[in-house]
Amino acid sequence: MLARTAVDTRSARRDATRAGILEAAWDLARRHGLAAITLREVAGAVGMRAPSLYKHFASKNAMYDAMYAQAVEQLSARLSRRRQGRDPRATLRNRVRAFVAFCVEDPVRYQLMLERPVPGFEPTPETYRMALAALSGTRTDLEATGITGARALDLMRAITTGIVSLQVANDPAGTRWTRLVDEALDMFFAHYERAASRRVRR
Amino acid sequence: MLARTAVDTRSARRDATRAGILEAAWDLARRHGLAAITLREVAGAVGMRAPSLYKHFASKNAMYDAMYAQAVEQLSARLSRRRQGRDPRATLRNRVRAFVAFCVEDPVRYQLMLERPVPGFEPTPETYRMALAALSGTRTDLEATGITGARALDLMRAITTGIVSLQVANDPAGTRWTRLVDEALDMFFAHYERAASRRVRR
DNA sequence: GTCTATATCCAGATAGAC
DNA sequence: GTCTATCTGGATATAGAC
Repeated sequence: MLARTAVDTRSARRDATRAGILEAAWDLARRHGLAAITLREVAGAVGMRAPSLYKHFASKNAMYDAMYAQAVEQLSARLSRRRQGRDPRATLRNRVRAFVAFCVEDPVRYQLMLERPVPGFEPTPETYRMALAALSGTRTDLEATGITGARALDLMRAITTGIVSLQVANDPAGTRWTRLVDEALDMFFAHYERAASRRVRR
Repeated sequence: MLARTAVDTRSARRDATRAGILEAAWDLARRHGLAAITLREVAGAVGMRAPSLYKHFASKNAMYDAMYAQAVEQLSARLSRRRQGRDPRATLRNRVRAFVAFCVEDPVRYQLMLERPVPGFEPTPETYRMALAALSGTRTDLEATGITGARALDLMRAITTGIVSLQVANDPAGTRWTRLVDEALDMFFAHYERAASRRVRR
């Protein structure tokens, strides 16, 4: 029992160190850009030297991959916590709002997860699969509104992506584009209502 | 007269060298990414050594700025050549189609102009002003359709940007998102028709 | 598991001969 | 206006002492 406790303590310490390193990496990435962080800086920020990081991450890219996994996990948690609305449209609205808010509140995290901001880095297949799984619920929520088909999903993704990327790029501290989310969804729903009523009339 | 001709020839040669350097830089950027090009590679591609480039560009960033200026000039030329349609909506449609096609046909050029793909590089204020001017015609074309206001323009930009960025990132050789342009514009126009008819009814 | 020292590599930029 | 040689700096990563 005593031995078991000692082991747990050691491994908890290790995990804490690892978490501290990642936190420092995120902090530097937010200040200087994802591609600009160096192992020296990251190590310095947690009171270590660069070579010591190799006891915690096999390489710099392994560190990026761990950051990527954190981002995916946070997104996944956020989206699964999204409120059910009083009808399927409201539920979808909540999901889109949650996604947009998540992206905008930490642009660097958004970039790491959904753009390719670090030359030479790609997430490992497992972490990438986690990301796809986190996003797959959107299709379900969309289909629950009665809107089906790949085109509709692609169009909705385009609207969402456009809002997020313009917001992050041109007005990171404001709401110039994010405040358009509800209007954009109204527009989107109305478009498919018209399509449906055209089909009925025929 | 003879002296004048000699000078012209020399300066034409210089311009040709400069153009060749930029062409090589674009080529390498398309193959390895904008941020990954090095002066040694660029020089090698035109049969020179790296230091010689400094006779043509004051720095690496100056070279990026020249590339940026070329991209803006090409976009400007393309958009000013866009067809007038039979009505303002058709004209706007043509502009959006032209813009999307321009972005997709050379993703690297699009990235340099509208994203921030090179850490540490920003266009000089003059070149950036050129870019804004090239894009300003969109507002005019939109207002000609009777749709006014900053929100409408922002929403249209979001749709366009979303289509382009998803297309470039996820299906660079295909048309998965670009083929949605017309449907997206139908949706957009219908949205503002409804808004207008609501106003009339009141 | 942290350190110092170092290997290895490659970048942008400059000096000065021709 | 091109070259060779070099400066200066910084990166990831490894070796081995403690």
